[in-house]
Amino acid sequence: MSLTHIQSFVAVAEEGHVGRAARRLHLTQPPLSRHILALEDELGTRLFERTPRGMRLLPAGEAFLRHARRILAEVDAAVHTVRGVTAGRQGA
Amino acid sequence: MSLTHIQSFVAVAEEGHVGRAARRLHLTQPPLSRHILALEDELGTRLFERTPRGMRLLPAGEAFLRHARRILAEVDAAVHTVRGVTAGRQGA
DNA sequence: GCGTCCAATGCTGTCTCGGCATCGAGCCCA
DNA sequence: TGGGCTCGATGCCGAGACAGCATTGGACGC
Repeated sequence: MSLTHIQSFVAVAEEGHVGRAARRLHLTQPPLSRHILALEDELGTRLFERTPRGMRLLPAGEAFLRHARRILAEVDAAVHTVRGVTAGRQGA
Repeated sequence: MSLTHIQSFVAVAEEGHVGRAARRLHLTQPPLSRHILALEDELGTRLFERTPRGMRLLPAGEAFLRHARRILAEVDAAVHTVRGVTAGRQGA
């Protein structure tokens, strides 16, 4: 599990297409597809339903999405907090 | 920035020694040291003060530590939630 | 001053990972 | 019903990342 995988997951969840998410992340479709497969493998569950039109979130995927967004937001907050402290303010 | 780096940071912060943290993470000292340096480089600030006895957290490091723990906890929660959903319950 | 303990760094082999090309499945339309 | 289109999945390969070994450099204690 890596932050990259989590970012990929969120992008695919929001776009509903691997290819489109890939473009958004400045990546190509194959690695994106593998990120999702790796995540599903690690979690032991399918997160998406593969349809002929793209990817649709399964319940497990929806649950994971909520956490994924929180993780990415927390990472973002961490960076900003440290930058804030460095700039001279205590922003914890 | 990766979850591995964050885990390394937390371990070093808690142990106060790179070498000891390395043992705890089943790693050797050099990569651990590089994780911290990479993190500091990415954040643009020193997170630790290097003393002859080991590593002591600087204010920026303490601030980052709080976020780091939350990130790791959230990742853990995500895994457990998905496993819970998969097991048949909605545990979001 | 010498030995010890710490983190940092040079180097190398391996393994990961992204991209290209291609495949396989499912749908639409003629 | 068959050809083309649109998906995601997979085989393969080359570049880059990364861990470990060996060593360095600095600070303290005796």
